Amino acid sequence: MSTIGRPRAFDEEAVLDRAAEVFWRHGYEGASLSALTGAMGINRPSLYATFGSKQELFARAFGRYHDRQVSVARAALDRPGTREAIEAFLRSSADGLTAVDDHPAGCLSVQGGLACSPENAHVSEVLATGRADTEAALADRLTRATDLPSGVDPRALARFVMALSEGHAVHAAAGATRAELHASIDVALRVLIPA
Amino acid sequence: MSTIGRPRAFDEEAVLDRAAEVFWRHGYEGASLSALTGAMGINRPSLYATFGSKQELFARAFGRYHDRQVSVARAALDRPGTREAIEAFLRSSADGLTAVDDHPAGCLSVQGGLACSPENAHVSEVLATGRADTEAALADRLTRATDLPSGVDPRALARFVMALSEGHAVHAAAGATRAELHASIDVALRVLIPA
DNA sequence: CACTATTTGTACCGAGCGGTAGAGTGGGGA
DNA sequence: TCCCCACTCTACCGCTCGGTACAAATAGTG
Repeated sequence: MSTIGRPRAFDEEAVLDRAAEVFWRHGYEGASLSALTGAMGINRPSLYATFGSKQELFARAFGRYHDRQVSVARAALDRPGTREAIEAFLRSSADGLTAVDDHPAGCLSVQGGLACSPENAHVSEVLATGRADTEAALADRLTRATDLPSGVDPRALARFVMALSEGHAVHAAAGATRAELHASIDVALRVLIPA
Repeated sequence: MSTIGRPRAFDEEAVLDRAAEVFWRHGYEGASLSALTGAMGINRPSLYATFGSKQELFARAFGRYHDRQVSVARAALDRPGTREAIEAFLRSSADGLTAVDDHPAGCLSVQGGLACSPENAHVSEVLATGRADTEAALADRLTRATDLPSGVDPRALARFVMALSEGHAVHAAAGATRAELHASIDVALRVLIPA
């Protein structure tokens, strides 16, 4: 693993996070290469030599984003009580949706590109796979639960929780505040699976 | 209102619906003028003479889509019981999210362009305003309700219902079936505002 | 010190974008 | 009948897109 030749002047994972932020803010098709290279602090040939193409860059950047999101979800779902696990999942997700100084509002998995031109359809699929992945983790947790009210289909419950969270992502993209999202969660929890 | 000169060879509202379908399927930025004119069956100069610009075309097409959506929502919200009104709202929305032969899956208000390049930011705003409009109608209905459980904030409940519906739109865009969406609604209703 | 391997920077490519000019077309009005 | 005028159509505009060729720069290796 010796480093022969001129060394790279940037950190690969750091620039991926910068790229993710641009995709997050403008969507895949709205993120131009100029905007990307500008934010990443590198120029096009470096980008292409390292990542191959815009789509591959997106896949890598989204991969990092998604891994972080899944690990947050897993931490929430590790709670012993199912109701508490769902609440933690929803609240930690909502917190991640609020814009802070170092990332935009909303969720890259949703606003990255729900609908794309035909030649970028793969991007929508990557995002959908990521969301399905998170929902599967949730469904897995709920399927193993022993404290669900009888008659509740754990897969349907997972879909419900995931849909609510994705809806919050849509709201957050439009500027909803953290307090507003948590109030919506309050409503859901107040009556959902009463403890 | 005399018609002097060569008459138009297309119906303005009909081609707006065709345009809406393209925006719906590919998003604002993914919908090229070639795809639009192809689907609308007219050519560029006709499009520009009639609608002015791509953004104005989008605004007009979305306006029609949104009016229909609001009228469906209003019909649901006219039910006397609040729980029934919410259920009808969610179920009729879900039905509109399922792809049928004459329109794509999902919701134009969501997949039209949650995130856009800076020069198209107006599109995201138009969509967000449309969604906020629907939520306001819902909140209005709930604020007037006399049969809500005590302590439930009607605005938060409206946001919750709207978020769930938008989450279903995200699921539908990824191919969720009508049955899956309705199962999620079953979960929500089973425990929400018990009658 | 060359020599080699790799990255960087500039400057560019063809293609497709949104948008338009201008000639041709066809139906109402006098 | 013949003009008028809005509409249609082909062909094109400048621009930006995603992507790349090529030379200068910078490190390890002998």
